[in-house]
Amino acid sequence: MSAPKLIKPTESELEILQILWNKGLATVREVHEELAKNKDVGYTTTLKLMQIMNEKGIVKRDDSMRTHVYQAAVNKEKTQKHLLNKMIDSLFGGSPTQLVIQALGDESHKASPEELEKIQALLDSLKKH
Amino acid sequence: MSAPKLIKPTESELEILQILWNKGLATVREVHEELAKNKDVGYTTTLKLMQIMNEKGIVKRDDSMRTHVYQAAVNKEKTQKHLLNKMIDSLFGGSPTQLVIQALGDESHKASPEELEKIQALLDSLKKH
DNA sequence: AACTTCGTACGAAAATAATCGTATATTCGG
DNA sequence: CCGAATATACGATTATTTTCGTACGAAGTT
Repeated sequence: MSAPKLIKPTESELEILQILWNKGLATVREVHEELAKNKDVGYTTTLKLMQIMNEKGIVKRDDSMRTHVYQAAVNKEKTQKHLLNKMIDSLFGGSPTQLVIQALGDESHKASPEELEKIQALLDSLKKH
Repeated sequence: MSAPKLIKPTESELEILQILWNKGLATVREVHEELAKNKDVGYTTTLKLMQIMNEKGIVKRDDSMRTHVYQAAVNKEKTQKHLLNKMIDSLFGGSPTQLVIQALGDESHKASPEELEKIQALLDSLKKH
């Protein structure tokens, strides 16, 4: 079993996953230092979390060296989609439309014209069916 | 203190909030029976959760009757937007576009033609600026 | 070699969330 | 009036998540 069927990373695990998605490969120390920029947490806490994630299959590690090297074992897009679906169900009554409207209408995260075009293209292709 | 500054409902609290947003006013029993449709949970569990939510200011209640009547104390759209923003920042690198694309492309939550039109309309108005 | 630094392992405490049993009061049907 | 049903309160248990202390070995420094 490499990638778990049901991906349900906790809040902290998600923070670590993001760093790993970003870096590709990383040691505990690298991840920890990235985390420590935003919050006050001990090194062994990060270590433990990553060990747990490894047990769960959320990350993989190469422990052939003394300093282990980690990488995400779950696909970024799949995880995003999974969590998005949960949110659609739990917060938007199962309707992605409401979510999309809220997301597009948000003032603090304005979409650029290029991005709007991307969405338009997707919308067009959806309309064809 | 009516509505809390930082809204961070737990998973279960969110389920209850959804029901309250839907019904407007509801008793514990009504909420519980709605919840029980989807999961196996005891009545006093629901009661306790709602009491806690009341303490936190997430819901308000009228306890002038023997059977208390609850309602959401946090605004639905504000809460949606708040949690959505968190997700955009934490999972989509601050870009709502990726989120929208994922949401629209999702097979398990297909948008109807009417919904697509709604989104199109919003998109048109965004493009004008 | 002695000492400090850096690494993992691991157990266990602390914090948070969810669950429910029991007590007790009120209401309702008969 | 009496028993069953229904209501809240609340403590306690369980589950989950997060945190970190301690042990201990390996590697680097002087």
